[in-house]
Amino acid sequence: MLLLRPDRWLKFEESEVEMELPNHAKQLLLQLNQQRSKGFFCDVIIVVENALFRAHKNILAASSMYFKSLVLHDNLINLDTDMVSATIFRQILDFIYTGKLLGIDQASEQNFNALLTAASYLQLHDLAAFCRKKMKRNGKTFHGKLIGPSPGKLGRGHRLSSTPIIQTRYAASPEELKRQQAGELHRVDATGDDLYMASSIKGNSHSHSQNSGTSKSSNTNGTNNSREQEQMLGLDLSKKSPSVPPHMSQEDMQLGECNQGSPHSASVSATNSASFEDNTTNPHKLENSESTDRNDITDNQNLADTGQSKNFRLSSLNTGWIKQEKVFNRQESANCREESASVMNGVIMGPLVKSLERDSSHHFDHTMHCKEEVEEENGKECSDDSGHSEEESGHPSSHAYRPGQDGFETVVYGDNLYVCIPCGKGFPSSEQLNAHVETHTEEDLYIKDEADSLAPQSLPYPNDSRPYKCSVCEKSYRDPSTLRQHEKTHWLSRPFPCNICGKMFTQRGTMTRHMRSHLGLKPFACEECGMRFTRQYRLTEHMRVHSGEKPYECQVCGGKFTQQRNLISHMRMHTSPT
DNA sequence: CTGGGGATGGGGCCC
DNA sequence: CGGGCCCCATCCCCA
Repeated sequence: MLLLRPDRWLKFEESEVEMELPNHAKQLLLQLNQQRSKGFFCDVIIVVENALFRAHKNILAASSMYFKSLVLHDNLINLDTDMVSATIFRQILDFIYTGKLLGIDQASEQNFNALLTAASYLQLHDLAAFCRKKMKRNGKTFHGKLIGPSPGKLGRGHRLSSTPIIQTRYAASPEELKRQQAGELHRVDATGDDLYMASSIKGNSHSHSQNSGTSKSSNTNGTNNSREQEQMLGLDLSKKSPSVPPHMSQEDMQLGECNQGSPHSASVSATNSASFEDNTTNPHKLENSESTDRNDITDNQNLADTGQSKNFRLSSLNTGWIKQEKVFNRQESANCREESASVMNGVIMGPLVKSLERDSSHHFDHTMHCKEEVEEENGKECSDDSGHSEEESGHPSSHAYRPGQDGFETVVYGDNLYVCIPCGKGFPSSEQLNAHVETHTEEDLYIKDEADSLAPQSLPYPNDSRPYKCSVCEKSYRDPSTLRQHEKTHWLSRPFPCNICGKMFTQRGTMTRHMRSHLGLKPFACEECGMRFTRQYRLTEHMRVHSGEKPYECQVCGGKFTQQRNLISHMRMHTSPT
């Protein structure tokens, strides 16, 4: 619905009479709030505790300088849960969009305390003032934290890049953790529940979820919806754009960071004040133009929606695992312990594959494609929930583990399907295995630390530039921590799971990077074309497209390339007979 | 249709 | 923990 129809504009111009639509601001806000509730045009996700809220950057930026600085580059914002809870933030977001405080317990001192804390933190000065006033009127005192965003929280991001750092504080409940460890996370929720976002809280449907359709990655399309998704993002996924954008100076950024107590900009003030004063209810509903919106949303889903899609589906985890198995099958160079890791992974993840196959194959062609390939390669189908992973990895016995030539012994699982790779112990449940693995890891790390502390004296080759040699393979390293990092790739399975898709990683950094791709976080922007990348290095590579620089030259034919990897791929053409 | 090159995405790994 | 680089894979374009 158009709030201002063209014919009305015409009338205004013809008559040259100044007119003001009395309900214009209210209607606009109503429309925006309705769009928010449906997820339309939402371009930012705010993570608070275990809840995700979708919103519009413009609205947030107009509401507070703090939000303005946060949404500048990032599509995913994590708020400090010390300062604001999910419940409070829901009220605050409603307030921002409606100018009304809904569902607030007027008599609750705690509620106002929390609201005031959050409002101060988020630099919603009008709301903070209102809370203070209300508390004063009730004769209450403030017991919360009356500070803005702590410099420590913002400092790093600002210092390095002028982009606010994103705080992530995911604390899964013990039950959730238990379930996560037990692998229940990976079950596909066929009910289609959406993420716990503001809109879904309000009972609106997101069933019209749109995938970007442009991404090659199934990860970014795939989204799950199980409740367990609420506890994803256990890390700070934020990244920094390489430079301050032209429209935002360092001073601007500093302002966003430092003006906690200072008067904010006119626009912010106006928005807050206007909406706050205009708090009369408007019972009538706006006409719903869903069909239009649905069309629009396809074109208007922006970066946030490509990766931070409405429904995070877990199914891509299957892709990851299957892919890993596939890689394993293909790569002869994979060493024995990597193989064992695959076996273990397969055991744990096994039931999931079936579940996914049953529940969500239509969502993920790529997933199933990979699975089919694996099954084809293995020449047999999974027969049960426990044994197929061994089959996938080529082991003949469903419960036997036969790693290979590097000293590992055969382990018979028996009823203990969940096997610790480092020590070979079997456990009847994933919880027990996980509990064991954690202890095991710590123990081993402790031993390693001790060994490291002794290492310099006991090194056989003290003058070697890479004195720290891997006990499993021939690799050596300059420092013990790198060796330890490397050795983990041998004896540990992948301890860092992606909480979105379940894929496991050897290094936390890799997992964090991976999660960025899920969420569409591309902090590195090309100033020439605006294209964004998940990694700085990619941007550097990309910039050569604009500069025309081709630093990589083929020594055979003299061909020049912008990227080293393309030179390498080119060299294969020279070396391979095909 | 095919092969080569350009460009990009993702994971592993070392520093 | 981030940066950087390597590798593999893929898509797209073009000759």
